[in-house]
Amino acid sequence: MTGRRPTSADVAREAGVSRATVSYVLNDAPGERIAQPTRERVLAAAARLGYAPSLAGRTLANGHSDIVLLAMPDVPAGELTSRFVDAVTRSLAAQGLTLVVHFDVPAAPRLPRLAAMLSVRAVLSLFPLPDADLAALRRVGIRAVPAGTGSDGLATAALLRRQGRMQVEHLAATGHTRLAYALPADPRLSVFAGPRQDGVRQACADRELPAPVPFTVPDDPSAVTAAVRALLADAPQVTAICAYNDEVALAALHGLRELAVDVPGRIAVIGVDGIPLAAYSAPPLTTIAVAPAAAALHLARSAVARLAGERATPVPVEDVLHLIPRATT
Amino acid sequence: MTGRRPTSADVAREAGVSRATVSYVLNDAPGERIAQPTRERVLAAAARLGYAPSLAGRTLANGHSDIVLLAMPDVPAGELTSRFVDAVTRSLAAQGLTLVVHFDVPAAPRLPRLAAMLSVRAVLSLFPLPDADLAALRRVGIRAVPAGTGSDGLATAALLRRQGRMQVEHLAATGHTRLAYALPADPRLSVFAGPRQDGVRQACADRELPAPVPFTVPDDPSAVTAAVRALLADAPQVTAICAYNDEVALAALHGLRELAVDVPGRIAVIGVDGIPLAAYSAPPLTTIAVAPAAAALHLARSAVARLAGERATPVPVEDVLHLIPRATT
DNA sequence: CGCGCCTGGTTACGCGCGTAAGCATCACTG
DNA sequence: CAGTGATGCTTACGCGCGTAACCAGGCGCG
Repeated sequence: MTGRRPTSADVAREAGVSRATVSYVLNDAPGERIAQPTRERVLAAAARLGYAPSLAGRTLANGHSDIVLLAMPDVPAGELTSRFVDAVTRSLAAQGLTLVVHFDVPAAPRLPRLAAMLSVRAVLSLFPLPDADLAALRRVGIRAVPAGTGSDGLATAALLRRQGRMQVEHLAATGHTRLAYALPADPRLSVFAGPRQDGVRQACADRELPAPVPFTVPDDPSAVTAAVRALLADAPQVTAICAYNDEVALAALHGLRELAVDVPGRIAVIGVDGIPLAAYSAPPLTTIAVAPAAAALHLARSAVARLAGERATPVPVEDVLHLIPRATT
Repeated sequence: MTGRRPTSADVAREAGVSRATVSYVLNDAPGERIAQPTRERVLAAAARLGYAPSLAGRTLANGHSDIVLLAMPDVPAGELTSRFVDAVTRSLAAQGLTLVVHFDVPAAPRLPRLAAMLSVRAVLSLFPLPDADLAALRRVGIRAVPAGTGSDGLATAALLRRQGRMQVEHLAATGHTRLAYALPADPRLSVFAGPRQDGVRQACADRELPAPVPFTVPDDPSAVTAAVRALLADAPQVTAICAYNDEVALAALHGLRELAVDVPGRIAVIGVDGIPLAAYSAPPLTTIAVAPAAAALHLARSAVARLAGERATPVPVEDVLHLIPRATT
């Protein structure tokens, strides 16, 4: 009994109508011309057979699928990334769109090729796309929605810079003037780390504070303490550490604890992201929390608006970012 | 100049051959019957036009896509989950298969329907599927590869129980006899927490130790300390906590720290998962690390083997699980 | 020389679907 | 009662692709 899956033709036969009628009924055709009794016969037949339309057939006929491609830079997926992707997926699903994430890893097919293969409806990206990719997409008639650029979008780089600024604002308000900036070891994270560090630098410059001292936090736990010790020796005037994100902050915090450095008495620490575990460190970590659902909702709205040819409304920063003061500052 | 995307017909015209020839060349047809010069003309034309085959067309012609659906229970995505999914995706991609994850959230379309719409090649699942779903999939001729069941697969429940057993093994070896089991607050996690807790119970029973005392760790940081205090008051004989996973363990550890309880002197703590941040707690957390890449590789191999009609070889537990002793035990 | 056989292609069809265009039927009007 | 719309459905086509079936030509062989 391992039959094939039912097609709309099966439904048509079952309901005693033509295939076209089935299609009109199931798609709620705008110029509704099907009588109510017929409608019900078709719907009943479809339910009885467990009919589910083939997306392949529909895509071929329509010329495009309902897939939206999210272009992600090649970054190791962290807590926040997955929460964000999850939220975008849900927001788009509410519009009948399916999100597929494309990680720009060297081995993967290039973005325009994948977009063509999937007959995607649109391509979303957090950062401006390379001109070559944009041109390739335009050439095949695919809309690119660069959420990371322009004034109406959730300008990603600006948001990242804002996070850095907020870190400095909080530290400056509590009297710190000599800062260090803790960078992650993985070079692929520089797409995010760069703008955040820029925000910190700019905020320092605005306040006429000396530029923050950069230092890298190694991935290897046993090397972290040595890196922190080196920082304290090289830049003894530093009283606070801005970390790239909470994970880097927690690693640095561990190094400080190993060295029995008083936190926040001797050195204050602040992170970004607001991951759940930041509440459980010793001492609990002060951080700039990101509301991924709010950011994702906006990205999704922006995408839908652009697909409809409208302009999206800017997202208020307060909805997405806020300070969680805890015990490390 | 926003033309349509090139089709194989465009390539055929460009190369001066028929569309069938293009198809044979680009798919490396098994009964190779195309001359080398022609091959090269076709390949050159395809490259020149930037041709990418439409997956919709291919799916329709083949009768199925290259998509494999991974059925996930409705769990909040944690660190390990995303690492695992990532690893499965890569392993399957190496076989030319595309992984799509289906989260069984109440709002989503049901699994068999989605599988039909995508014309999937197979459905993977970490746990045995409901009989109704299995029947529905079989009826439409879709193979289900239940990696979570059977003796040749990566029997998920057995693996989870094994993790619990390993926690007890380590604690018993260091002299602990009265254990508590720390459960997550989110009820959806019970699909994972149940088997792990069972493993702990069984291991205790095997050693004729008293049954572990269960207690729930709240999601709200401010409520954690009270929960831990209640545990210590209600079950003062307990000397060690097995936690559902590292996040729960770190939360419990935070509660113990707040109460100034000596760890591991008065209470030992052990987690599961081996997330990076477990190395940075105070004190650093002992845990049963899971190698998601190894598990994923096996799951992917198992899936591919079953698609080819073979049986998969069992995965050695040592490849997937190992103890990381740190300072909390 | 006629036959079969390999080589290197081509032509023809169908996969499941959306939809434009066609075609009965019937109510209503001048 | 012929003419005119609406109403309710069907027929016909094409989307891009894989592939079975077919066919032209060259070559060895009895």
